[in-house]
Amino acid sequence: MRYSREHKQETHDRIVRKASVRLREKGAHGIGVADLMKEAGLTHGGFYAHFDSREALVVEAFGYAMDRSMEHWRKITDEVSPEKRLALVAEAYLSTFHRDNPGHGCSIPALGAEIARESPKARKAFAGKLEEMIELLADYIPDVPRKAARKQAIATLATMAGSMLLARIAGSSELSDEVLKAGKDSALEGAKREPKAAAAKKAKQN
Amino acid sequence: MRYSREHKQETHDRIVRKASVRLREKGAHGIGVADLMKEAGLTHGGFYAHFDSREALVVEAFGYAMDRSMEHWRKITDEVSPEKRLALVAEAYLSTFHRDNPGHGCSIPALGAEIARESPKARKAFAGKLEEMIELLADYIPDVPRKAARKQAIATLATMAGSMLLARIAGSSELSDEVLKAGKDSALEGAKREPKAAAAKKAKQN
DNA sequence: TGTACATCAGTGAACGCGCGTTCACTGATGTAC
DNA sequence: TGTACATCAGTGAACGCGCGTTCACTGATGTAC
Repeated sequence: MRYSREHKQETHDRIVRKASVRLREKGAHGIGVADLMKEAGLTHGGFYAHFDSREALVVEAFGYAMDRSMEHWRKITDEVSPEKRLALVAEAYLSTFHRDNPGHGCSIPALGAEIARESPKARKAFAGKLEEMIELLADYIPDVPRKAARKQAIATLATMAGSMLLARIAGSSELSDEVLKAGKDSALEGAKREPKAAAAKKAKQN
Repeated sequence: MRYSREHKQETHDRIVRKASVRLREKGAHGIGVADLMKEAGLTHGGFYAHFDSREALVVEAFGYAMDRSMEHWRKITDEVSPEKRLALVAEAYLSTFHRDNPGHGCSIPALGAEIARESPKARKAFAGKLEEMIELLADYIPDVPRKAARKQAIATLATMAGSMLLARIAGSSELSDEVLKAGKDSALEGAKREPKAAAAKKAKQN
């Protein structure tokens, strides 16, 4: 059964899309090739017509998930004023919805540790997506020199990813809610603090 | 070969100790029972004289590793003034040494995500250790109401764990160093900020 | 336009392999007499 | 103190199982004439 020109690409994308959800839910090693193919409505034998190896799919699925996160952030911040964007992302990130739906959430708390242990080639691909994400968050910190914006973006991302990790370890308990709240407030305070510090510095220079 | 009374406990502890290192290095599913026993100088057959299942060892090894982290923190903060303790822990945590030696470092960035996906029973054991760690860090935030101290402790732990996660994804690159620095400064600023805010609040009330 | 052939995405059986777990056995040492 | 027996931590072969990967095959559709 030979298919039309776009068919293979569509199938390929569907596998990546479904895999990116299940991998975030179950971990980078928590689900097998056969089950991933079943998710896409296929049998396991066809897998290698689309990917060189299981790891190649994991890399692609991770990249896809990171792209979806960034797209989501762009979408929710699209129509708000620049100085409110970072706070809005932090609010959305540190929600119970995100905690309880890792399959559709950020890959960093879900897959970061396993990813850091993959092959150097794979890890570099991951690091590239991380860099993109930092740059995007830095764009949400206006009126600050780029280097300081990057620094604040990194700190915010670290606080968000770390809080989500802790919240998921805590389950859906009182502690978990406490963690989300603490992380949110910390990220928001950090976001507020940086511009002020820069402004103070500027005032001093003039 | 029957052994003396303490021998079994010693062997048990040695397995846990060695496993806690290798599991942090390779991930909760990254090394098998046979290899873990070999680390302890034994063959795999004897494993079930010590543990009900592989998962039981993972739980014990995680708890052991968390205890070692806390012991380490107590040790390095033992002789410094209370208000410097949190900063000292953050400095040690966000070092390149810690980044490059996950086997002897904090379990949260190394195993947190996999742990959050284990059985509810196991996850609760992990959450208990997390709670202990938060309490310990809160002890390092003096002159602040307990609730605020806990909040700051959680935020600091989240920033530390998140930064370590990002730094390891980034490998040992320029980005990785930038992440460690940003995380360190953010954790230290957070530690400084909270007492001031509390002081301002107090002043207002009086 | 109609026909013969080539293509290749997808199927499902099979592969070797490593895993967690079980089990019959060993033999040094503790215990009972 | 010496002897016979019981214990049980540790051994290593074996178990069933699921994994990633390979492969011969299928058959609908694109392409060449």
